[in-house]
Amino acid sequence: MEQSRSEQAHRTPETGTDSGDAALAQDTQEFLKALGSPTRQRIMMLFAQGAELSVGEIAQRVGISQATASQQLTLLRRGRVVAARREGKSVYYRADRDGVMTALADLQAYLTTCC
Amino acid sequence: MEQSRSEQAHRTPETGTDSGDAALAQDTQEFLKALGSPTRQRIMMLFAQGAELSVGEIAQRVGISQATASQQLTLLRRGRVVAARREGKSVYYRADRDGVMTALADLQAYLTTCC
DNA sequence: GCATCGTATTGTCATTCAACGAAATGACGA
DNA sequence: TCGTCATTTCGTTGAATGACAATACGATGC
Repeated sequence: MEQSRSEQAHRTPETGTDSGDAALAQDTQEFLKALGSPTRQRIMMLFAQGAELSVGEIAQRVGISQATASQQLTLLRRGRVVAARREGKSVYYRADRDGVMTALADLQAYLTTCC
Repeated sequence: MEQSRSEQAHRTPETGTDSGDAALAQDTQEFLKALGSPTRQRIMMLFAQGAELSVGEIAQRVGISQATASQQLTLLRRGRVVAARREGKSVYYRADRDGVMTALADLQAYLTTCC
């Protein structure tokens, strides 16, 4: 499930090699995209108070196919909004508090810059 | 330019008539969508330190057509990320500090709920 | 009124995205 | 090893999005 992929590109600071334009970090862009979809927002609401759910459970509760759920969860993972843990055959997803808080801080920094 | 439209639907609380699912407010969804686009992010960067620009200037600096700029600015306005002011024939856009800060607070509240 | 300039809207096209079913991968137990 | 179950990946389809040119709107000046 290439967890390493999201780990590898861990942190790109706002102030890159760019010509001082201070573009939004790639990670934060993914974060915005991740949350910018009604379906994914509905998924997120399942994770209230630290709940952990398998892909199948998520698919069922949200009312989408397992395949679609898996895809959307991949996007949420890319946005560092959820984290995954494998236990036996199942993969359990949960909210990634740290990732969310980091992304939120990045976003705030960006908005403070441009506003 | 239907400024009234964005004024009308002003504030939808997280806790709507929904069955306790606490969905993300419509306004905050628009906010996320507004910022979730590279082009619109590039536009936003033009408004650093309170700069005010006309549609034509924005189009030129970002390198898009005037029509596209107008469209994207409409989306940014919907997300309450920018505000517009008419002066003569020109419409000057600027960052909407208050709108941004409100949206950010809403987002944070949502994320605190679901995470 | 009429022409002009800047902006907004409309129509169209290409690209992207969300969703599905079907097939491939991975993990576990017999 | 083989079969089964959960997840992921693949291929496709319809809807949404981003871009443009062309046109319409609105304000100003003659």
